[in-house]
Amino acid sequence: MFATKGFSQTTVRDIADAAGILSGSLYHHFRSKEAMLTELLSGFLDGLNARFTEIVEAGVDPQADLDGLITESFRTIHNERLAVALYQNEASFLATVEGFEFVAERSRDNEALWIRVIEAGQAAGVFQASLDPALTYRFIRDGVWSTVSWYRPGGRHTPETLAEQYLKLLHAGILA
Amino acid sequence: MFATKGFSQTTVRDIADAAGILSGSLYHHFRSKEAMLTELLSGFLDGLNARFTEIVEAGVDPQADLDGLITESFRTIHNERLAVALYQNEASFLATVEGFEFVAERSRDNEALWIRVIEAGQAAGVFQASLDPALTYRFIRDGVWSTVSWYRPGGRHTPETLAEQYLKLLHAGILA
Amino acid sequence: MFATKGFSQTTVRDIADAAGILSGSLYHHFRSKEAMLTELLSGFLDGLNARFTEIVEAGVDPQADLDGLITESFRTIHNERLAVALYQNEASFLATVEGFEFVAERSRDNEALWIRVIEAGQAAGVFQASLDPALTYRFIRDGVWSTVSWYRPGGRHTPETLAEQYLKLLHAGILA
Amino acid sequence: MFATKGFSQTTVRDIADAAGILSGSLYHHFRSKEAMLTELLSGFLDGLNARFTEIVEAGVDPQADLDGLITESFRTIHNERLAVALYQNEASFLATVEGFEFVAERSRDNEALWIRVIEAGQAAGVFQASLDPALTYRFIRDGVWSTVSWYRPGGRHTPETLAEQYLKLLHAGILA
DNA sequence: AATGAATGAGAGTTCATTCAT
DNA sequence: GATGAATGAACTCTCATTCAT
Repeated sequence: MFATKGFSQTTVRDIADAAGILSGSLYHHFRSKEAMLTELLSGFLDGLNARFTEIVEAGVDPQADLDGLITESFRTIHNERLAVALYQNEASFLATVEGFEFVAERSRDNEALWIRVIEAGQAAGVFQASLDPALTYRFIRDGVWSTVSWYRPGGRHTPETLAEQYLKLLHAGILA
Repeated sequence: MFATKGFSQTTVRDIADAAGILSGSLYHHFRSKEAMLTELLSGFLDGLNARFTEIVEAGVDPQADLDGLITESFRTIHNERLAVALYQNEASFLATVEGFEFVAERSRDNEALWIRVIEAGQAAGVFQASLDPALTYRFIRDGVWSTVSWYRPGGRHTPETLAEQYLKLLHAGILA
Repeated sequence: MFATKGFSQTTVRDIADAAGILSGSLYHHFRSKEAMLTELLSGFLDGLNARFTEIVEAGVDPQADLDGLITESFRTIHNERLAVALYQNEASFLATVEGFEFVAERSRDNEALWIRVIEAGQAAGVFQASLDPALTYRFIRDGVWSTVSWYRPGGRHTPETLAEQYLKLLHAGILA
Repeated sequence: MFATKGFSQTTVRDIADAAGILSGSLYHHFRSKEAMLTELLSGFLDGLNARFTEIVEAGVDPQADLDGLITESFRTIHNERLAVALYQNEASFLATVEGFEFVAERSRDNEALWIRVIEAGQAAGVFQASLDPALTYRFIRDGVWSTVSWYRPGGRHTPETLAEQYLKLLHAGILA
């Protein structure tokens, strides 16, 4: 519900109704509405960071690593669509909220990891040296992760077709 | 304020305080909080669509058109940053809200316009034929417009450097 | 906890936490929160009335009786400080609560007992006849029992020094 | 209502009902329930301190000053009975509450003022030198101010008869 | 004797909106 | 064009209490 309607548009009563209990009863399980958000986000971010780290640590060459990160991103959009949407929608709002520092921290970790891969590729001569690594990371990140706003499982695309199309565009560019 | 804090996180009192009047007095100028949003968004979308249409109508060849649309997008992010951020943040929420159908309509118009340009490029043999036009449009759109979430005027980048870097990546791809 | 934080400011959970069990488990030992209060207060009031009665029944002359009642009051403040504080804080609130009629009854018993001593002293010519007995009782009672709000065992005073100072003031007055 | 039922036992809805408006409307006049308490208490304490200070500054001799302070206290109990009761009931609870430091401060000011008068009387030889001034102050204060818990205007006593009886007891003591 | 999940009522507070002045 | 008082609904959260286990 947080992903669909937004955190602050979702009421505790909405959640309790969906759970089939009274709103007060939720407080037996969570200390606050924010605590529910924390549990959702930290679980998601922990898993994502672990998978990203594993890809890079087991990596062979920068291009395979970057392709792996991108493919894993599309898979995550498929497997944890609502968590991704939640993160996309609320991350900027949470940046300033006390108790949610871990969100910005995890984002910074991710950014550093991706940029290292891009720089390694440039150093190895496999990625164009004239591209700004930080900028390139952001263009890729946004192009990939924004997919969550329109992707629907069971629709025209699968994580694999998305990754294939995106990588084709990214690798060789749009020009014939 | 809608762009910065979000529409529903911004109270009518916040706006009135910033305007130096009392909240009730705002209703002399706007029929509702939503009417303020409508005015902001429709002005922004009208201007944007007009500029996009002009680019394509005055267009020479598909590549120049696409580059023009992208460059104009970065300029708009610079010139109307808050309106763009507002649109990015609230568009999906507004899709279902009565009275805001015009937002989705304008978005569809834009999408059709961009996709026509891409398809024209493929037909002319200048864009890769194996790319899905709709998918390519979304990857580009998201990569470009998400810039608004981190771009700050006066920072390391200008609309021109952003466009130059993005077009370099888009034209030739990341591979050396 | 009732004495320190007040009855209605103390939650059943507070009490259960302090007891190292869960709040629901308290209801195995007490039928309600009020039942805990009853147990505390009735035990305290029973003991106090018994000691007061004993003093007066074993009494020799009115002055010794009054001094004895006052000294016993200071001792009770020392020995059962929290119970006294609880009684002082909650008595007026409880006056109207169903099931707590015993509190007002015990207070009335006490009042009658003290006033009898004062009137006996006036009849015997040992206490000033021009003093209103009921009023004098209340002035004494409040001066003595309010001590509980600031008295701390182990501090500058003992029940004995308090009684000595108070009796000096009461016996001869403030004027030199 | 705060005086009668206690601050935390009084609900915002109780107050609004008594005022003939809805509970939310109260927040147009007060920022919070605590703000109502602040307004009541600070007004009361400011006035009381001003009157006490005036009595001592205009004073001739210590006995007249002390009598004046006591008489003024009984008058205040008569004139501002509910404010006095509120202060008596809530002062100790408020001692620890953020934003209510002014209550403890005013109390300390009062205490210092009364004790100075008592010490001046002892120095002048008009008050018994063997009495502990701080202790004597507290016995008097509690005897006098606790009156509020049972005094009812229009009843058997007036502020003047109360003061007369109390001063008779205080001046010469209970012994004949 | 204790757990832990749930209840249901009610708490303080927020806020878009209305409207007589 | 603005005020300021009020509305009414909804919000998050608290808490004494119940009860099957």
